[in-house]
Amino acid sequence: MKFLLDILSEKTGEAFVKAGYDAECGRVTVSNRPDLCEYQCSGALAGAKKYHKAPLQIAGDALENLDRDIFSKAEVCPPGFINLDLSPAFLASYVNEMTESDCFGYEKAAKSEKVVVDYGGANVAKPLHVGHIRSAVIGEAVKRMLRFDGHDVTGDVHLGDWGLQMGLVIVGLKERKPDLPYFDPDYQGEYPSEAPFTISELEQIYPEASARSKTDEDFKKLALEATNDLQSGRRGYRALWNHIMNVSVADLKKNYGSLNVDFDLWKGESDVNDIIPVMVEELKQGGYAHESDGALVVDVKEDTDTKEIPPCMILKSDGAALYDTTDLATIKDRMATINPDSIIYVVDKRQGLHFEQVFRAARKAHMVTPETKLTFLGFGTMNGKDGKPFKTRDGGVLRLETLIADTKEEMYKKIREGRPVSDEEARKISEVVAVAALKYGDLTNQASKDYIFDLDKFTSFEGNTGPYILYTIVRIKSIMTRYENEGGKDLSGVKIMPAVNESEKALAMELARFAPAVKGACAELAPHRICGYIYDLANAFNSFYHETPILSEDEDRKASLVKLLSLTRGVLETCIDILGFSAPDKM
RNA sequence: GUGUCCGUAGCUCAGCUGGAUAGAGCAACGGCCUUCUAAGCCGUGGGUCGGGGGUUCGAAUCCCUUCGGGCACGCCA
Repeated sequence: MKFLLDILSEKTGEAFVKAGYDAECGRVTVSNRPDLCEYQCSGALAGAKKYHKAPLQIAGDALENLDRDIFSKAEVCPPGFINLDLSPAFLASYVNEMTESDCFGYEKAAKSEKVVVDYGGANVAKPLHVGHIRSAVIGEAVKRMLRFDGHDVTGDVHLGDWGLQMGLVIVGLKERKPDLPYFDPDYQGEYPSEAPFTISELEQIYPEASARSKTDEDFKKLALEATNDLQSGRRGYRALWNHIMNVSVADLKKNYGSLNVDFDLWKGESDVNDIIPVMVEELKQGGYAHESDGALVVDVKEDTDTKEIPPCMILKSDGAALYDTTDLATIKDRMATINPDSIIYVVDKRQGLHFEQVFRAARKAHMVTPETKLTFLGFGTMNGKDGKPFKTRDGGVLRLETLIADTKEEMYKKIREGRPVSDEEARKISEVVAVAALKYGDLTNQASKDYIFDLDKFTSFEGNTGPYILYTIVRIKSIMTRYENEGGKDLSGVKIMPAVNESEKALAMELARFAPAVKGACAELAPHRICGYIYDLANAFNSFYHETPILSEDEDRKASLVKLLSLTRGVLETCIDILGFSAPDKM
């Protein structure tokens, strides 16, 4: 389906053309003066200079030529606006078409692209903390948005599973359980299939070992050695690494799962270990990489730069790889295995320069095609009420698991206070609502900006919050259930009738904004635009709801209104699904 | 120092491919439940859009400048 605004713009554009002006003058937007009109066209003002005529005159000329069949009002307003109201019948036909179309009339992208979304950024053997929430939540929304737009999207968690942290865990474990066969270089037998540790042990071992490595040089040396042994294939360490991966990934899946976040690929840095030597050789052979201060680097400066861009470092002076290397090798790997048209990195915005370097190096070395899009979608920090990065009361790093649990607890409390529900039901509802509260609270902010996390605000049922959106959906569900229980007629053949009052019309107008809102969000990779849209839609519904006793209307109108509700519900549920959360049946 | 992002109501944020009187929410105050979930709706008060210049018929929006803040700037990731 065409966007409603495009249909209107075409109509007015034709009028401008008939009057001898450019069709572009006919562009219609939603009115910013709802007291005056529903839609406006300010093209006559823009055209005044070009045509050396008074805007009022131009607008008048256009108006004389306007086909008014879809407008209930069209008038010129000084200094040269054309104010438009839509005919309720036309608007009704538009929303009816939405109900009959796939995806409510949303047209998928003309060309379906292969897209990789790199998000999550979890490290193996380390628990997820608040710093991981934005990547997970925004990345998941971006993935779903682009899928909805018709693209072939792969979400990759890109684990940090190959660095010094792994050596630290190995050495740490050896201290605790030195007799395990993994540490015996002469051991020839099969290793146990059970991991010799639990996730909680793992989560103790890593921070202990990490802290110790900072003060104990010998210990750090052992860890570096272990890392090296692991990477060069020592049998026992590889077996141990597999255990660490299995235990850790299972736990990560659980935690991401509780946020309704899931990945198609659980690849990581380790997966490119083997192609790094090849890549380094190619970079040298191709003349892209050269030595600088003992390190191997690729220059990525460009003449147009207004700032100094340091080179992309491929190998440290001790010969070891670093994060430029693995990210570059990952691009190579993705081109070989997936061959995407586009790779989107949902990463902390502080890594912007790093990715700029990597992207430039990849292009320079022809590791991607000139058409391959490499996009850095940097997000800001989640701060506490003091405006500083979110910390626990005693200044520590807050685990994501704890944050989620706290949010559920707060949600549970509010649900118990608000309604007489059983303990069990309140628990169940709070699970669902808490995820929405957390995710909507994050997504409603522009990704690139820092935002302040306020548990009380996010879990509130009032204002622009997840719970408010869910409450709106639940209200609609409740009416629809009642309609069915009262023997309301089947909706499949029912048409939405033209709106009879302002709030009903306003709701239909908001529904018509669905496609452009989602399309705009996709184009800008901006989930917050979908949040903004559903908040407007929820408001429009609640106003309408307030003044329309839906189930008390006569049979035909009742059916028509319930059909309108059904569309509203469908659009809201589709949008929250794109954002990555869902609504309960009751709350 | 260089680069980059940000500065909009008491607070948290929209709006930024230029359009009419700059919008929400929270907080404050005042209304509305014998009828579909009042976790709602309606209303009131609250702004030199950091400051200054410029472009334009028109600037929160574009350009320049200045102040304030965040962040990043070669061997951690």
